[in-house]
Amino acid sequence: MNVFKLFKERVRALLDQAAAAGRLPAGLDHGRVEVEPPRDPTHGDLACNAAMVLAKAAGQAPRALAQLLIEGLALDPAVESAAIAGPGFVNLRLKDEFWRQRLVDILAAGIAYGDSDIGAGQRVNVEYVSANPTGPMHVGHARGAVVGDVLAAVMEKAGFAVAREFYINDAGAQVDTLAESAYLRYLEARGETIPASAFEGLYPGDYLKPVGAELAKIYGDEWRGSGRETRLGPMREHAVRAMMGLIKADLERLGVRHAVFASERALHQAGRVEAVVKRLADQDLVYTGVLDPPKGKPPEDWEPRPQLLFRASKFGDDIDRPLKKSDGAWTYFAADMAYHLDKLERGFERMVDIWGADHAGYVKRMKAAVAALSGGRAALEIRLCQMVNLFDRGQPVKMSKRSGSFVTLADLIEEVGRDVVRFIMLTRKSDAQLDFDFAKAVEQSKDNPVFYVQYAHARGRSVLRQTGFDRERLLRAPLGRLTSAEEMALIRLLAGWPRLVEGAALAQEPHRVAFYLHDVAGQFHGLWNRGNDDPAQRFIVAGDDELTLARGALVQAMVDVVASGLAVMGVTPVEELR
RNA sequence: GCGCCCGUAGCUCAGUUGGAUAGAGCACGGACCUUCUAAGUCCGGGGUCGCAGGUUCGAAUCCUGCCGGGCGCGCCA
Repeated sequence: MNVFKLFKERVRALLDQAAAAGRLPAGLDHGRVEVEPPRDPTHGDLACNAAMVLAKAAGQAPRALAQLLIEGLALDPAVESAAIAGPGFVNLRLKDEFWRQRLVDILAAGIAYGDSDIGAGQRVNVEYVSANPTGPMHVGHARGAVVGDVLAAVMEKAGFAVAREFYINDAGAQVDTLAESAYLRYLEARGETIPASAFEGLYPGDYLKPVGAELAKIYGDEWRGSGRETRLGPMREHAVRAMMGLIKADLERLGVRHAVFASERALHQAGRVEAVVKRLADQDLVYTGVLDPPKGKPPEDWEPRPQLLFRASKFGDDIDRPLKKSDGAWTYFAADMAYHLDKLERGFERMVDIWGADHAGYVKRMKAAVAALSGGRAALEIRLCQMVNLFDRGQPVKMSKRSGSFVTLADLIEEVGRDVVRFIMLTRKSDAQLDFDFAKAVEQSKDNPVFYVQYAHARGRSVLRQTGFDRERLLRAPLGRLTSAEEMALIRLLAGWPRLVEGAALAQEPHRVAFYLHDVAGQFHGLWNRGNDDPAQRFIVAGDDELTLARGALVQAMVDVVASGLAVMGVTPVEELR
């Protein structure tokens, strides 16, 4: 149960009653009415802005309207007190008993606590990772993978029907370069000596050596001395399949699973790119024209050239965008339009793409394309992930793609573990740069958020193991024994989990889950520390089984909420710390 | 030159889609402590939310213009 939503409904019901009784004009728009936790907890548990938002339309002073509301709210059995404050806030304090009952909700639901139906089963397509199949995944890919995966999970928890997709960029010049690189490794496997200089402009990484060996095993000398055009197809096919194998293994290591892997090449082969361009042409959204040169940049090799363009500027983009390259091949953009049309045709009217920040320049044109292709019905959201900067004990880790010395995702997971990688990737909002320090990420200290949250879970589990309470018994705990301000604060925080899930899903901000769990852990550790000073405040109180049982219920609820949040993040909750 | 993102305490960052007196951790200053699971704990100082206008009951949040940083800018994906 989302407590805040519950009271928003109650406020709306009161407004409707008042309207029916003639005390308010009929048909007031309740759209901006909100019930939120007040920033300052001394103001109460809930704050409602209805009186201020509706004052003008209702033709009444905010405080008069607020008075009307608190008269009704005061009759609510869950309400301890209702008061007008400031410019017309309605502040509610709920009875402790009401809050304690939320522990029963949590214990009954367990890890499913926080599940919501706010998504109403709406189908959402989340496309993420979508790395070029030219090598193993590196650290930069990991952030998009985790952000996409956890966004998908939190939206599922909020009641959306989520499809997780990976778009394979297996067409274009880069996979041709891959094919030629694999060919050299093939020659090498047949005994030829290939100088390092031969890899100029190609992919020099060792990871293609097994592909060369495999090709040699299958084909023997068949392709030696062949022309580029004849060998390109088979080389490419093998190399791409092998690279997708590497990428899928990396995703598996990271615990990321996509339901659909969509191939760009398959779209080309099925004529889907021509089809999408024709569809736009039929709407008079395609023409042949000449773009202005980019301003401010010395246009050395720039020459005016007529090309096939999409009228992106009609849909909010700055300029129209090319669909064909000078060699007559379709641009990446044209194929990506075909892909997004494919998603639309599969019934997705809500789509999210997770991209690296270096693709920011493509956001407007892709949104323009979706607007054009869907007639404005479908929504495409694009979340950009900023760079990850690697550090080791505060020193930057140098990465160079050219020398092949970049840190792979597999290396990173080997070093710190999957759970740490996933958690740390969510310790910043995705559009801010993230510093990832190897050493700090595995440190057992308060400064390490992964440890801090896991430690709260482990401490909670330790208490529960010692007491041996099972869930049935905890559900019948005498919760009235929970009375301290700190215990009540933890309960309120835990009861905020459903609201957090909904907010993170709607705002598409998975990092909020990590920050929330950090707050819960902090509140719990604070409670624990009080027990260090005062044995009467420990969770296990010798000689008072009822109190121990009640506190056990609180601990179990904390454990459930943390486990629920970690499940969304794809991080394993630990029973104990080594 | 244009577009996008960012600018919040000395540092690293949150800020619940516009709420009340802007928060946390680190660092700093002071006091305490030796453990039900092992990160020590508690208290304190610290701010023109880049700058200037605007919108309204109310702005860190929305709009406009500047300043500063990052990324991108036809024939890469």
